[in-house]
Amino acid sequence: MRKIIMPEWISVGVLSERTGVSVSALHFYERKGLIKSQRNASNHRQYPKHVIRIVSLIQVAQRTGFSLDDILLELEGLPNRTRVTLEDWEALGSRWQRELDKKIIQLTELKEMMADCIGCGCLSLERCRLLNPYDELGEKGTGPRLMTE
Amino acid sequence: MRKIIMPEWISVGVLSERTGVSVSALHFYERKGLIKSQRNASNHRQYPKHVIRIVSLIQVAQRTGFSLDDILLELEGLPNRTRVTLEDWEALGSRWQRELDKKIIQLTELKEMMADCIGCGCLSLERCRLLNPYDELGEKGTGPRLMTE
DNA sequence: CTGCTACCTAAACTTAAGTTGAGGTCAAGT
DNA sequence: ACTTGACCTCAACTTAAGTTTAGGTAGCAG
Repeated sequence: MRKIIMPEWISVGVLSERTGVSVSALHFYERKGLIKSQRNASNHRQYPKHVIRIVSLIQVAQRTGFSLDDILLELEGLPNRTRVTLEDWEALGSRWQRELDKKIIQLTELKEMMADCIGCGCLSLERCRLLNPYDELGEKGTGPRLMTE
Repeated sequence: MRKIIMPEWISVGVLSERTGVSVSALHFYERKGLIKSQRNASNHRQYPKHVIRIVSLIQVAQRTGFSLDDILLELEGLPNRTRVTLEDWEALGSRWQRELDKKIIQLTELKEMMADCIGCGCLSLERCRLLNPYDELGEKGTGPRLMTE
């Protein structure tokens, strides 16, 4: 099988168009070390085309809730930064899915707790398990009271 | 039925203990207009006890994903700011649950898209519906290619 | 009187993820 | 020759939700 020589270079403007990420954000990613470029004779950034992929991974990871610092660590963990393989993608994908699962579970629990609390009718917001997780039940014994003014 | 005279005043330290919210954050909430206090002879803040409830509502709303500005609007929308009634609580609760539902749906969709994309095996990150939502398929016709170097 | 604790104010600092602005280069089009 | 458009750098600004710091007061305990 013949090797396909990849690096076809694109400008920052094209990278921006292709990914929907602003030029200033791309500069920012580069300062952070998330992506890398070469310069042409006019000192313009030239990105190998696969950087589109990396920027896209960054977008998805952000939507999943990772910070750019987290993402930098993930990317640094890739065996070969310059080539994102199917295996890399699968590994990242399942890690991110686990994160998503966690978030979904958290939100679902929060919603259930909210339903309980709304449903209980006691208006005991001070004792509801949804609220005051830190409140050591400061005033044991007085209990919730109905507020009539 | 006799009226129970509520306003039993608590200090900012007690409010902090009872809610788990730092004193500096409570000052900050007050500057934002989320909570209000009176001062005693020593210029110390005195909060009516029901402010515990309001701070607790703020916590839940934040966990639900609302910003303090959003929350301020919600609280300003309450018919009587100084008394959070069962009706208020139910109304806020169901509004917040709808927000939670939206978030849960979004995350679930993201997860499904991720599964599709991982599963498809084509490594066509540039065309995957998960990625490049803005990419107008810049280079129609060339299609995904396997990267062998 | 001294010290301690809880409180007060105002202003500056923090982090994240960029955006905005000023001033400058370079190549192409008219 | 001039202008336009895409790019460059560096520094300052933005927002959110607070935290930190510095300096000051008030009341109580010993």
